[in-house]
Amino acid sequence: MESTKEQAKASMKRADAQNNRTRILEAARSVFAERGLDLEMNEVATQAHLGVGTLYGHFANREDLLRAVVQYASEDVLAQLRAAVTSHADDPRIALQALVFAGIQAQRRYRPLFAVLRDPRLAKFRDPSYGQHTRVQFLEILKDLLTHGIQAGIFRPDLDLDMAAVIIIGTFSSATDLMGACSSLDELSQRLSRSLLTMLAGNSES
Amino acid sequence: MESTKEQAKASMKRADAQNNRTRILEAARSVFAERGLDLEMNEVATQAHLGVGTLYGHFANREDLLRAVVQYASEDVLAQLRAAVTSHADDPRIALQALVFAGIQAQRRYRPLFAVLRDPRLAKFRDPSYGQHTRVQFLEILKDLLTHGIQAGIFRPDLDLDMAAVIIIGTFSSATDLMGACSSLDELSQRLSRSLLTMLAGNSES
Amino acid sequence: MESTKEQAKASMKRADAQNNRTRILEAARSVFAERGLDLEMNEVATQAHLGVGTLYGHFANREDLLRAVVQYASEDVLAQLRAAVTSHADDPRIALQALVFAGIQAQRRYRPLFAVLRDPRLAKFRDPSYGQHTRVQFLEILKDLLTHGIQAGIFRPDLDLDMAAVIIIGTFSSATDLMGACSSLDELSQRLSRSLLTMLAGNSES
Amino acid sequence: MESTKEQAKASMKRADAQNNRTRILEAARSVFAERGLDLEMNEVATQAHLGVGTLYGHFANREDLLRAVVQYASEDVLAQLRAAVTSHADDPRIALQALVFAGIQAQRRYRPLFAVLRDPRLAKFRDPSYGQHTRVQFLEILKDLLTHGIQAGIFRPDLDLDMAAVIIIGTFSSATDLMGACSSLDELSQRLSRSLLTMLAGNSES
DNA sequence: AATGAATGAGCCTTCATTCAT
DNA sequence: TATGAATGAAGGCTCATTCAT
Repeated sequence: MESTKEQAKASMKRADAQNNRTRILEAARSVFAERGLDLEMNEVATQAHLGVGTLYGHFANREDLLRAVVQYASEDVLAQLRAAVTSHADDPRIALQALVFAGIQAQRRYRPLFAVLRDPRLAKFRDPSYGQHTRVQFLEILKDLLTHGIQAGIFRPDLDLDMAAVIIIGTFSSATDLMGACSSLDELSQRLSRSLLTMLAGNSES
Repeated sequence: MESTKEQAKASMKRADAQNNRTRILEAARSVFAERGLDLEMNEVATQAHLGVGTLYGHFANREDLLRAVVQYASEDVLAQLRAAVTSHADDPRIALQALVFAGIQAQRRYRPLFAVLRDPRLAKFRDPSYGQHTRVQFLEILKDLLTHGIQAGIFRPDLDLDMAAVIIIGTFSSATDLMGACSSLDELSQRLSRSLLTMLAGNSES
Repeated sequence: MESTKEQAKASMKRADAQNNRTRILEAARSVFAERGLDLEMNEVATQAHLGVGTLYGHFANREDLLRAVVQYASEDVLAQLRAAVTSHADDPRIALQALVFAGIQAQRRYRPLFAVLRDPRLAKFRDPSYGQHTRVQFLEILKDLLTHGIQAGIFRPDLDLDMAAVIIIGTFSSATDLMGACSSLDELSQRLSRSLLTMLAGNSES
Repeated sequence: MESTKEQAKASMKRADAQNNRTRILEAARSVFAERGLDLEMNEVATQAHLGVGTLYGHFANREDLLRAVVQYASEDVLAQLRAAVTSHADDPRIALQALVFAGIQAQRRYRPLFAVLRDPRLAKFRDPSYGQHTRVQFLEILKDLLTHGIQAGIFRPDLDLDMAAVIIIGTFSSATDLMGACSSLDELSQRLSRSLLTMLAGNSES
């Protein structure tokens, strides 16, 4: 009996702790979204409705938390991009549209995150292998889509897969940065995916 | 005579001051390149071989200096891109190659600057109109090139100019970020411009 | 139980915080006494045996702390003057003596404070209404004493209460400034109150 | 001829220098009047329409300038008080009125100066003997007036001269501080001198 | 594990002073 | 002697981190 109670308590604590960890990450993401690398521990603590000290129970220091947030967000973005592609696996054209939409959406949601992925100060926050790993995963998603499209005879077969992937991904940021103010998310991703499709299809009379 | 002397004195002083201003901006750019928005006034002063106080004689405060560096760099990049295009004005294909090369080069030189152009903390550093203005100028360079290429029958005529420009510009960052580690500047810009040309030309057998 | 414990904890913390606040004010008063408006936060922190940061937990900034010290001291002086008067409420002559003594003593204890009450830099440190309020309170103490003395037939009835009060109060500073070096506190306040009594009594043969 | 020219030039320079010294002191007094001990060298230089460097040709450092301003102002005040008394030497009553008026006027003109005469930070600015000397001179003016008044049978003969002088002088500050907001200079000095006369005269029916 | 007041290193900024012209 | 740009020591304030509860 006693042990059961304690077990329950312990598991509750663990659950609480897990819960708190998530709360911290969510709060951190939210703060990060508007302050970027200027994220302050106190602000995160406040948004998480926790004491500052608690943060240090879950993350050794500010750098660790930032690392975690970056990873947290990267994985979320990767998941969303994958979901966009796989939910229309049958038609590469629609899959591309969905991907572009998801990409621009992610860009808006996590703008400072992407801004920061290149920030020199972040170098110290990420072990390079992780950064590399994430980049590869981004490329893989695109390259898979392109391969399918080529096999389906929809995309031109002479594409340099890596470069094409790079071109598409780069589009997410630049579209947001350069046109973000002019168009709605929908309109922008429409125009963009149409242009990309045209260019990837190759033949002008297609 | 008197006035001439004073004029000379004054102009020397002005020259000195101008010189110092430039030294500060150069130092600031250098520091900015490795610290981004974390740029420290003391570090800039040291690199410029000047006292901190001198910085404050030329820029009211840290924010002002950052603003100036961002503008300084933006203008430099714009100038380099324009130079790349205009120096091969006769052949849009070569002009595009030169542009891509210049773009990626600028990306490397100013990486943190571009990273930071999206940083939410930068909002307060730039009056939005200036940011908008810069963006438009970037687009104009690209759209001019594309227009010429279309008129020359080299690029497909059904391009959405804005989107094509966005796509090309986005490429500079993403190529650097995603492939920067793998290839040399030359190789990378070669592959990239070839892919872009293929996609912009449209017809696979062209 | 739980709540009791927490209550205790909370109240202890509150007590600690209150305690620190008082320590800071005491230290600040001490520093203020020798540096006046040049008070340095680090010096206050050191004297209070606290870190600088702690000061900023209790006072938003240097100005706030100065404001608080000025108020703290004003209230202390007012309290001492009131105590001097009320502890001899039956005999206005002795009350006046006590008041003069307390006034000169306060002047010595807080000399820079009074010096500084007129400092133009203080303008920004005090909301003017508070300054006015304090002044009125000083006058009230004196006017009460004078009124009683007149009713008791000890002071001449033709006094302009406001002016008499002004005269007496002005005495505290000028006595300290002009004679402070020559006489002891006791001697000085003796001579001064005797002179004041003579002049307030009016009739030379009293 | 040559030498005459040079002599003229030299004397012009000397005159200029003298002139500049005065300009600096005037500017310093003006700045001092609104900034008190926070007086900034640059501000004084600007008001004097001179370069900062020039200030250092006339005063070794900030302290020296402050000392000079304090002395400059003290002497001005002493001169005005003396003038007030001597211009009505025949009637001590009117002389007192004039003195009170001059005193309050000086108080307004130099408020921060008087505030600062007690400032602990000023201790280091004045060799104590000079301060003492100034104080004695203030007292002398008053004591002379009182002596004459007593001899003329206008003031009560049982006055403690020092204390009476202290009382009158103290009045200048306190009247300005406590009543300054309520009354005009004229009205205030009227009420005040009437009260002082009454009290100094001693006999209520006088 | 959670808390949040306390801590102090570190950064921005000011301003008296110097010195080359 | 006049100038004012350059200098850097000094001080206000922030914020990551600790630790007693």
